Amino acid sequence: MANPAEDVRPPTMADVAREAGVSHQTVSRVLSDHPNVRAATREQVTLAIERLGYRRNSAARALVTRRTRTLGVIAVNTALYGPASTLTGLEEAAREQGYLVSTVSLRTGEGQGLKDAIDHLASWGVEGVVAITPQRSHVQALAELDAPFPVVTVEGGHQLDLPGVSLDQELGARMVTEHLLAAGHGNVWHVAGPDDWLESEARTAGWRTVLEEGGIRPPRVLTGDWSPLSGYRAGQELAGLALARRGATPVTAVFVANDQMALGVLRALREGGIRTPGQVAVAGFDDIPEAEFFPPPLTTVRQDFAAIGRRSIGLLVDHIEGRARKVEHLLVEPQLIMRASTRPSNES
Amino acid sequence: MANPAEDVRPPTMADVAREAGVSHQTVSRVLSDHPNVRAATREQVTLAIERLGYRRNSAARALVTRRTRTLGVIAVNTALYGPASTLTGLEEAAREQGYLVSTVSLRTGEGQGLKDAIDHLASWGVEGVVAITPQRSHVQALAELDAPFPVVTVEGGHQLDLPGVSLDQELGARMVTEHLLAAGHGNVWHVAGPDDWLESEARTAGWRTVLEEGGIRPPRVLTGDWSPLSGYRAGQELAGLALARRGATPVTAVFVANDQMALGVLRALREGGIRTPGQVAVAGFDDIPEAEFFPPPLTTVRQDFAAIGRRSIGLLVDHIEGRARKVEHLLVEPQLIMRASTRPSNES
DNA sequence: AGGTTGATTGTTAGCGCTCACAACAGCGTG
DNA sequence: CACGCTGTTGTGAGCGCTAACAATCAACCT
Repeated sequence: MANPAEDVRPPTMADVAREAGVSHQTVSRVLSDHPNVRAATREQVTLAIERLGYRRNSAARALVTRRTRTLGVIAVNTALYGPASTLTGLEEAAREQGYLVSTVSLRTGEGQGLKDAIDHLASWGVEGVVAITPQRSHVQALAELDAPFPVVTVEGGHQLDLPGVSLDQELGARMVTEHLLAAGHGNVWHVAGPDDWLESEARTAGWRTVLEEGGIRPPRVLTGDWSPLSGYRAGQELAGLALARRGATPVTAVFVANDQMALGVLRALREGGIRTPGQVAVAGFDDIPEAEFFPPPLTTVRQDFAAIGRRSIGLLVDHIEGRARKVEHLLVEPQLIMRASTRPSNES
Repeated sequence: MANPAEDVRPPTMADVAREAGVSHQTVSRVLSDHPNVRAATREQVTLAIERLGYRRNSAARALVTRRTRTLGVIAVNTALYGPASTLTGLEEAAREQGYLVSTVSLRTGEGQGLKDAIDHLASWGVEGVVAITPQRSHVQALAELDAPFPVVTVEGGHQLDLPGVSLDQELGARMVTEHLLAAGHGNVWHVAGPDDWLESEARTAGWRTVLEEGGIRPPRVLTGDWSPLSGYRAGQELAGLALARRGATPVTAVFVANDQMALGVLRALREGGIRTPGQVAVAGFDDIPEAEFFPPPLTTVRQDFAAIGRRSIGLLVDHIEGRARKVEHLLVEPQLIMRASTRPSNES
């Protein structure tokens, strides 16, 4: 009842030790699952811990072990389906390995923000960072940063000296393009993502390669910014070309670099009175949950975001715990999801 | 060149003190912006810090101050647009206030996972938690948990003794329903979200209230699970009802509880040969980025997720830093976004 | 029996920092 | 000129924990 000081401090290891009639070191041993503790003693301590509601102080522990068991994640565009899914995968994998994850979302993508984010995380003593850095400029900034802890990139490309995990974007693009050619199209147009993005580049490269391998001259590339609106604009242009029926390359198939833009393209085509897939086949990339219900259901490339998250945490933890071999680059396989938007129909 | 021990420890405050020719305490004062430090001394110390690349050890600091300046966030369905956006808002707000945010994503929504998540965060010494708990069962579990730190709920309803921030879901539903009635529809059907979700309930309640206030008997509620597929199924049922033209309530307007399901409904109606908005008007909720490009562009309710994030962090920090008045509930205003899917047309 | 081993427990010394307080200078004031 | 005040700096203790070592005891071997 006497309550002189308002702040009742949480119990410490010493409190538990007193309660259990042992030394604080024995309590520590029980908590760390040290083998050499008598079963009866262990029992005593466990009971005392429960009675007092004791919980190990992680700050004190981190201070002496020099391990915070905290990882940082830096991501851009965290509200989008792709990054958000990767984040979830990362977090779960880290938790399984006994790490805490702290996230920093970057709004825009300039280097300064990234530097600040690393600083913010470093000042909290993270042991490593996963950076989701899909833009070339980020990766550049990251490489120049020289952080005092291991850094693993996601979708950061494989040119740099940083370990990283990526989806095999180029393979995904190849799969889509080959699928469209196999369906009988003489050529495939492409709506690409923004220039600075590595994913854009890889998808465009995959598309281009397939065409060139088939002896087909790739048509001019249209560019968007991943948003449905930008896809809509590109779609209007394509619709114009499809209707004009002149110019070198007829528009009968389009590979759009992500599903959101594909949605815009589909709308523009529809408004132009062009039937999909009847007159123009359309394919996307990402397999967002909505894609199956687009008009028409969208052929696209599925990314296993959870696997990407899991593998990057694996890589990072390997580095932190000294198991790291050299700088490694992991590729995750994409999966082609075929739906109505590229279904061959009986009309040309 | 001599490098006997491989682990070169990072510099400590004492190292900086020696380098600058002052005591460690003076270094601490400089770092904490204490006013009573001579400008020249401050300069010396700052220089020494820079020379050594010194960084304050947060574990040691946390140990003595009993403040970790870390917040936890618990969220379900983090890959969806809504939660992901809220998360981003939370994180930015927390960082501005000088806190680190650690996220835990829950896959399924049962109480045990939530308890584990709280435990996980507690063992890292978070000072407070924001729980995005849109399901009734979560909120229940949360209330029974009695965590050793303040907890703020997001979309957790206002029945409980926990402070919380929510969008005014009911108001949003009212706005949509009133909009549809004003457009001349005699009644409005409703495709609701899953039962356990507070957002579903509030949206359904808002819809029902408006109808009843207008003396209209609400038709039977269809239920989905937020997914486009479930919306598609509901849409098929609605299409059947719309075509049959018998039964008490004709189907001319539908308020769907989220945009993803609305996408499914639109597809089903289209497949049933029903024109939107010509024969049936459809409205959604959330304003996902894709909504503007649905066929047709979807009337919906926009949520200011960033504001929700910001305000919940504000509430939480107020509690942590003792500024908290009582248990408070904040409501964020929704915004009706009118698009083609509910545009009155010249046909019935 | 004497010594050695292994299991179990306790003791001590920090980890790097902040807080409380002491020390000291320089200044104005009665 | 003694006193107190303010501004500036230093000293010592201790936050709660783990790691290294010491101590104790029973069991075991030759």
